[in-house]
Amino acid sequence: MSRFYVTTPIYYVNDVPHLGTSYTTVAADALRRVHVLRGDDTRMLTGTDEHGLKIEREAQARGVSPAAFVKDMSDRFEATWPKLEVRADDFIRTTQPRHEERVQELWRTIEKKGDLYLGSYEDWYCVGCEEFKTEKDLVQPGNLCPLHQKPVERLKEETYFFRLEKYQQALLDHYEKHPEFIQPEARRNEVVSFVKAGLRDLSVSRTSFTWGIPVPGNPKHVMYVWFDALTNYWSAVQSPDELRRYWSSDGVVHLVGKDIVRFHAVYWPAFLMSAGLPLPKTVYAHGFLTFGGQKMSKSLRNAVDPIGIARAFGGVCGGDDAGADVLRYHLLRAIAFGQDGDFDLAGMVERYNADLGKNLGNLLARTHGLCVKMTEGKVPDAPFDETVRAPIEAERLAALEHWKALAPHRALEATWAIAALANQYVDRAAPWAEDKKGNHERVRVILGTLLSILETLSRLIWPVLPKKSDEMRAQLGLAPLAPVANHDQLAPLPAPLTAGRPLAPASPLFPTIDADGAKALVEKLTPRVEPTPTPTSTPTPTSTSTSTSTPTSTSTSITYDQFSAVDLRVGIVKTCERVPRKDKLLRLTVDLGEAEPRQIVAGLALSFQPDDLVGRRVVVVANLAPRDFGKGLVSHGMLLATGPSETLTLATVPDVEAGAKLK
RNA sequence: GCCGGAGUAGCUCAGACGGUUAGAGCGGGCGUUUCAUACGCGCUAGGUCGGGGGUUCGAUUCCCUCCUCCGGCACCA
Repeated sequence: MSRFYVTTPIYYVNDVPHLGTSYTTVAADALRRVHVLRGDDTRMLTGTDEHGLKIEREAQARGVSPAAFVKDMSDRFEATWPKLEVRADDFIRTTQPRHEERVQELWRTIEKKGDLYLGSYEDWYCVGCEEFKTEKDLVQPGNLCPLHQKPVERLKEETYFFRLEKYQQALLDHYEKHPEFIQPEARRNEVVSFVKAGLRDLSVSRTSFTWGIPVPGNPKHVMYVWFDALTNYWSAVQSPDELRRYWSSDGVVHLVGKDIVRFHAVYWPAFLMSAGLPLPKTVYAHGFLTFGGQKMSKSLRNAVDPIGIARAFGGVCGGDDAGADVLRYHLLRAIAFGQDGDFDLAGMVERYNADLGKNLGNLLARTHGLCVKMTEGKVPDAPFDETVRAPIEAERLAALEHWKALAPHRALEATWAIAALANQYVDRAAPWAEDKKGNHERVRVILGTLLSILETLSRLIWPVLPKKSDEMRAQLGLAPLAPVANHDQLAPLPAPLTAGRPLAPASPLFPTIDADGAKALVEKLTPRVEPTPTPTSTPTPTSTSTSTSTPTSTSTSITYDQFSAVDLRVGIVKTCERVPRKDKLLRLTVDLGEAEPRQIVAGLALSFQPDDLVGRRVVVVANLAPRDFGKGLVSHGMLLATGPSETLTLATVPDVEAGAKLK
């Protein structure tokens, strides 16, 4: 028996469960089910990440305590997953004592090892990211965080550092020795080159807020969110017995989104190495979803409700549970795990009709009907037809291999190949014709064989479509599957069937959705999202709560004198061209009413074609110190603009002559 | 710009250590059976395997180069 411990990321409670998090969680659950059905010692963990400055402020903005706020949000996650037929073995919250104690234990262990030291850190800090940004990360003008498009704050604080640099070589060695540690390969390459480029020690504590786990022996500090959060995978494994069973490096699989690979594949293993603990076997990064071809913006994420989708499909095929099955199937079948993919509603209906309804559902229905007519609605007493064994076994084994390789889409493809083989078999064997000829023994063989294949299919689909598996088995006169330790229930054909056992009355597993129904369904589920204005002007709960000045920051007000020292002038762009080898940069010459136009280099190239800018009026910071971009390319000033670098809007003042001063 | 990944039938993708007519699923078209949820089965897609060059008896598969897309890094006074 092998062991298998699969985790999802713990989800940050600032967000709600959406299609993306559902995808990860459903995938984890499907993997869990495969292993548990094979009799493996299996465990799945999900949970919520609840600390950090952002949460502290969010709670404050809503006038509730952080604890109450996170409880409420965490409950929403915990309540969502069962509705998608996810049966995690454990749900961890980073505010639970069991977690806090173990994180502190890990901290002490690493400290004892000498890998933590006290230093100080001053830099720009983005509340949204919970992260210091170096100057070069910021979007100008305005010192904006590139992700959140909000001004960062200047923070200086005492902080503990983790000696990450020390583990650079050990990490590289580990990647080398264990190619399966980071998957897919493209992500692995990225991480390797990131680490090769050099690691710096990592700041792992904060003094600027209190909503976090206190550092042992120095309660002025709370732990940096990633030290806290990553440790959940280990802290959830509580007893010595569980630790021995699940934290054993050969069975631990972390499923993560591709955006957080680095934390899981660099920081986390370094912490574990320092603490002398086993490393996980695999960090698997899946891709991102688009929805109907659209990028999942925050508003779209909120508007697309996975439970709503499940419910809508449940409406046509037998309840919310069944709808969850359909959603699970589509997520895992339509999107190549590890690659970005598109979630398309019309495609989902198509797949539902084709794969689920026609290939599988109809196979069950026709077999069932034949049995009612020809074997008195009972499982016939007849041997398995050996002629079909080999191709089906090949697909069954392929499916198992693909599950093992973390490729659910391929596993399902192979599973459905079995249904296709069975459909071919009925057609060729034509039991209805044999029946007419009076070959009743042959009919019994054919139908017994089909029932056996269907029984096997009911097992193979269980990890993804648990409710439909139950329903299918009920129609076959079988009990729902229940995992048994050390007992492989995805075993070879023929499936064990009791001759003479009656089948239950049947109704279509997946009633066909006709064109009108499909249209209505798609219409109903397509979210009405306001056409996204410029991202900076979409106020979210977070941005409203954090955009104002804050007591902990050392920023933002300046004196009038300081302001008047800034020489803002209107300029007219005379020439504009791309800067070779710099994707974001444009080189412009701007008329400021001076003798000669000025040369200004600006990061506008993602938003503007050079020609678009010629002749435009712009606002220029005229007395900024010149900046050298190398090779004699010097910028004498800066253009004012707003927005993310892909969709900048230039500040302008209409109908004013070049050189006019702004105040 | 650097480093990865990818560009193959309408769509989603397989595949090829170089070699008979380049594959699957879905959709489309044609045919056919009647047990079944008008379902299944069979046939069908005339695709320059992104462009160009090279190596070779022979390349879509190897090498070079260019283009496009996606990521990571850099650049953003």
